[in-house]
Amino acid sequence: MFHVLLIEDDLDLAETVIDYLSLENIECDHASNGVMGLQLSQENEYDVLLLDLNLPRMDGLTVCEKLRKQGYDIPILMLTARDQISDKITGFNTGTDDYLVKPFDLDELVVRIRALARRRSGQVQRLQCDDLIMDLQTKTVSRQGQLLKLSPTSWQLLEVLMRAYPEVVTKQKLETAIWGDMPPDSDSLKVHMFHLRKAVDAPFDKSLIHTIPSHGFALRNET
Amino acid sequence: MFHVLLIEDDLDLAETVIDYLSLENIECDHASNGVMGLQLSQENEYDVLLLDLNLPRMDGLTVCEKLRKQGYDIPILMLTARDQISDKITGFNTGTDDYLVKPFDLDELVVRIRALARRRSGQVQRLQCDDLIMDLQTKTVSRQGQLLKLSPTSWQLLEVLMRAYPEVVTKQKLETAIWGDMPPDSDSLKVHMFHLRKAVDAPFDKSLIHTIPSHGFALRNET
DNA sequence: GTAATTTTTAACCCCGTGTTAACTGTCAGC
DNA sequence: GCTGACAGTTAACACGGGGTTAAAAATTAC
Repeated sequence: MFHVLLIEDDLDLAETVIDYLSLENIECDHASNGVMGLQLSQENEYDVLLLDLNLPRMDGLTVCEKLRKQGYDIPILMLTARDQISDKITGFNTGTDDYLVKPFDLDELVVRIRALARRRSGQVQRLQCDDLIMDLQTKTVSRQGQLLKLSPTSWQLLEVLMRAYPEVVTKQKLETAIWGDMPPDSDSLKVHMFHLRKAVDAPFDKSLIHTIPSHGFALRNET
Repeated sequence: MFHVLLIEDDLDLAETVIDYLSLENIECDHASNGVMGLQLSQENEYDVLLLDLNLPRMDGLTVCEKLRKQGYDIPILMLTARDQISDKITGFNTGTDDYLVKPFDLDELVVRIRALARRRSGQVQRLQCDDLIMDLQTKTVSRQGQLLKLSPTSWQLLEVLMRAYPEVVTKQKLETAIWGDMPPDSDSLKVHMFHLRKAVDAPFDKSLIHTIPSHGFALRNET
């Protein structure tokens, strides 16, 4: 019924949790480090994220922060050790929705998962770059408060660009983002970029979409 | 900044909480019994309700239940004594959103209040979008006070849309909501959407149901 | 069992969108 | 200045998603 992701490096604990949750009819994927966890949570649609604080390769708070910055609003349940109470507060500011102190009661875990799964995270799912705002929940894009009309592909392109902001996105990445592993014969990407620019940049003074020759494209607010 | 209501008969505890919350810039009204608490919470717009379980005149669970039945979806934080763990589960089923075991840490209380205030409760009995109102108790939908006649499937569709409001719902989600994992051969979803529109939008000036191309459908009151 | 309602299927149309390809412009290097 | 690579621009066309309609099938009500 529910589908959650547990990011936890203590394998014993992880197995216990997974077994118990399966009894409660909750499917539970597992990642044992922060980087893997981040990747999995981006690729799949989970109802809730169970996130350990101390993790190899990338700690829990960073995972949380990255996800929020990229516009994901999965409810996140933090698992903290008892001596990290001060971290709790930080967690809530970073975008965590709830927490449990280890060692926790498994029944309690289930109750909290159910409660979180019922509602969206309180974190607004919005990507922003200067005066350009993309609301992923209502699927609306606006610049200077004014709604923009985007075709589906233009939307996809912009979403990738905004998630990556302020980094450069290669043309390859954009192509695979739209067409997967079957890109069209001719490079229609540039046509789409043109349409996107006409919608996003043309009506305004400043251009946000910049081409980085022989690398790709990037959103920038300066220059 | 925040405005909460504490319903608690232990006056010492109440005062401690109120004082502490004021330091955290949280305004806290107080009622010392269930009946008063219910009345206050109906009259004012609180961000969160802090609700003791054992109360004179009307116990906490009943207060919670009554509120939900009347369509109030204030987030409710239950305060339970340690020996009432079993009540926790009941609480979540009755419409509670979170709980704390007495004696609780005041910092923890603040954190949870902030977390709850960010989101609506998942327990609404009445869904509303502009002048469109769905009463889950009496199973009736009305717009501009006038009853609408919906077929079972149309009802299901509308319910999903209203629960998600103002977010976009993908066609996939709508399909699984109706047919589970066995969607019909042809896409009869659009026919149902057509019927739903005829019932909900056609008789009125403004359209509430909008299609977001290649994403899905959404309820909107603007434009 | 029949009538009424609801759901499914199928066929149709239309407009928005994506694709393609040809053209223009710009810059680098010879 | 010529040429070739690359990015931007434009228009023609085909496709398909979504809206609409009607009729068959299934379900429910009487």
